[in-house]
Amino acid sequence: MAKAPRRGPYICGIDAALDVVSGKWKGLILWELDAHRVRRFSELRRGLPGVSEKMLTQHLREMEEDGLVHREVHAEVPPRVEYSLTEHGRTLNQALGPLGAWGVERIRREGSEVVDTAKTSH
Amino acid sequence: MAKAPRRGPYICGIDAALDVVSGKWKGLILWELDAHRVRRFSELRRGLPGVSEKMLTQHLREMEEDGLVHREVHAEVPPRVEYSLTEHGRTLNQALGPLGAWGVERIRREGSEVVDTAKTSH
DNA sequence: CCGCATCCTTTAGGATACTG
DNA sequence: CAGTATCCTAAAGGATGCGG
Repeated sequence: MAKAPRRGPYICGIDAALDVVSGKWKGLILWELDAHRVRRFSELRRGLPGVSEKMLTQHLREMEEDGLVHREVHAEVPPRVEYSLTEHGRTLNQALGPLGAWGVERIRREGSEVVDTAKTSH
Repeated sequence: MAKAPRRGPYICGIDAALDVVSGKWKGLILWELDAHRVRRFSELRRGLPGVSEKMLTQHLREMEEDGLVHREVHAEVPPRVEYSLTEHGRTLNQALGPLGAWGVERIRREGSEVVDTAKTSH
């Protein structure tokens, strides 16, 4: 399988941080894992309406490689795989707090549509 | 000219904020304009080593449309165009602070290469 | 000086089918 | 259940040339 396009040399911290979070569902994955502490693959899938299996797997693999997510495989039948945040994943999520608040303000300002109104805190 | 792929309905604040910042040079543009208050097109170009004219123009137009950047054209010969941050642009930059700090830590952790070592504060 | 237009390559993301 | 593998489209980004 082709490797992730690889994280290049960075111009600044924002650059390095954005590289790790950009990806259509990564912010949500971070949020889901932060809220529930531990989540299985299928639970994450249900929590991210519209995500494809391929993208979910791909994002999780990249986030694991970036040291944000811990992946634990339980050798059972049927298989059970649990995902959780590492310490770096948690601190990243904290660092995203102000940005999320700014985004909420932006949505409010221009009355953009929001898909999932159940998640009001971010 | 084709319009920007348009900012869709958002899932959360992070989503809405990332939509506005993702773009290879937008973080840097924000930083440059915040540091210098006002910058001409050619000055920005020099401040972003490697950017193409096309991308710089495109990013600036999108950021203008997103209400982050103010564009002021002076009717002179040769022409002079000055860019600066709007209030929203400044608050966004503030919200990016913690993320930038996290990114700096990440770079330090894994000893990634950094292109421009002159800009140490972000 | 500050662009816009055009063409091209690369990457992200989605659809679908199959497997241990 | 938790994935792979393959194919495909679309969006981002880059190179180059022209113009007020």
